[in-house]
Amino acid sequence: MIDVRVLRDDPDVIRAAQKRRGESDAIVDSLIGAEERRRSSIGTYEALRAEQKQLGKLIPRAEGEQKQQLLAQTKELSDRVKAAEATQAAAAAELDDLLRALPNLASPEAPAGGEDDFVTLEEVGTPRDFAAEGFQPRDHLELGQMLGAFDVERGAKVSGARFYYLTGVGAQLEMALTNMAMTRASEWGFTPMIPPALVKPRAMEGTGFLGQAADDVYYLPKDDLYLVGTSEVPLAAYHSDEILDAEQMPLRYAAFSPCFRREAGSYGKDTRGIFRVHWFDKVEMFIYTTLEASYAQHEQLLAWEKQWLDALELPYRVIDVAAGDLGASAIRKFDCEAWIPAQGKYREVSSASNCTQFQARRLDIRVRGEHGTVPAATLNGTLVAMPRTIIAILENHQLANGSVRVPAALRPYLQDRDVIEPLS
RNA sequence: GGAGGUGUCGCAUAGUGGCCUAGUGCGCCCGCCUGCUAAGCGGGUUGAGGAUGAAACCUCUCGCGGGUUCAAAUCCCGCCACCUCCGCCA
Repeated sequence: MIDVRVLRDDPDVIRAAQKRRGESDAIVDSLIGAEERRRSSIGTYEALRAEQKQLGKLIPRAEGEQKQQLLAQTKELSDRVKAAEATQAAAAAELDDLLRALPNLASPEAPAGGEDDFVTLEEVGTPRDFAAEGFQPRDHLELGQMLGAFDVERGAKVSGARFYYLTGVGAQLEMALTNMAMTRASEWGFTPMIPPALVKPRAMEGTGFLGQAADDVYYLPKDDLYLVGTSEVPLAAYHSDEILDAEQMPLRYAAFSPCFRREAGSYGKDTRGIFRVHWFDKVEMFIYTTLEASYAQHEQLLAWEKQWLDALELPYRVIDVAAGDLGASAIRKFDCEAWIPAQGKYREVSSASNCTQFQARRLDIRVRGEHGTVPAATLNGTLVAMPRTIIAILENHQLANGSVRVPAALRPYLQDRDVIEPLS
């Protein structure tokens, strides 16, 4: 949710941001109209209500005929107050609905356009030349089967397409990555968290996932609860309805949680292996700070993500995601894409978003500082999403015989093994 | 799942239809007093919105949402959270 004052003071900023996203700016005029109706209806209601309160004070002191007259007068006024209040509430709700439908204002620095209009900021590391090494790289599914790292057939048997079991060394890899990520994160000043993966509508709506992304979200109607697609949701809602102390900023949390995604509309896309799945585990970083500090925190978040991929010795590139592909909450987003040898391309493994005050306004999270109490800024970034990271490790560090070299930084978390071997 | 209880300002409490414009104590902030500290004295101390050049000012906020009434912290209904007990359960 954006600041209503921008509507009055500088609506062209909103129009420009909508255009960068490739979306219609017609909503801006609706917003302006709704905002005016809200203000005028508040004025009407409050004037009537003040009159009602004044008269009400006279009643207990009045006697006889005068009292009867006052009662008749206030009774009539009471109906008008009720009507004015209803009008005012409806106008406020209309404005709120429109405001919540509007995505965050895409940063002028975010490239304009859609999914393909990203800008590559840098490429780190060099993809291996398997031809020069004299063998054809296997893809992650083949490697996973040789190593006994996961089982997609039985995943489909038990839960359906896009489900899997992590098995043997695959399960161990997830635990190792989790422990390594949590260790790193706490060294960086993040509080480790294990949050609930089922949340109320407020949390899901407040983080901006019930807009265009709603089709991708699992919902349990019997309990009116949502399965989170990322622990960004319970972490953002963690401090909802709270006023935080500016001195304590930034607050940093790193959460391990399962993530559930319906993947609606992705039929036939990435169907092989465990690249695109309905459930996976992830360690997510989340930061509460002030708007002013958020830009630097965003860079810092990206720096940590890069440090993580460096530690895993994976080649990757960083892209500046285009405005149309930001999602509702972010003004700017950097994705890290690891090189996937069998696909011959870079694929997203992590993402860092600055949501500025968008989520905090919806969830009513404020920061009290020297210059008053203002909405907090929130940022989120992936530290490690399990299946894709496991894919990247297996494919990039594979050896000719199907073994996989364990990157040095991960070895302490994997029984000091330097290589994982095929089953037989 | 069943039965009962509780929910008021940062904390603790008072308040059972109209002088509640929510009192008091503690904590916190400012000032006075004071070798220093404490005590004492005086003042301030929820949040949101509207109005204004800025104020004064006005409205809302007693877990949340409805209702009754001229008038609701107070009465009624629904929901939520917490506590106690029973059942079930990892």
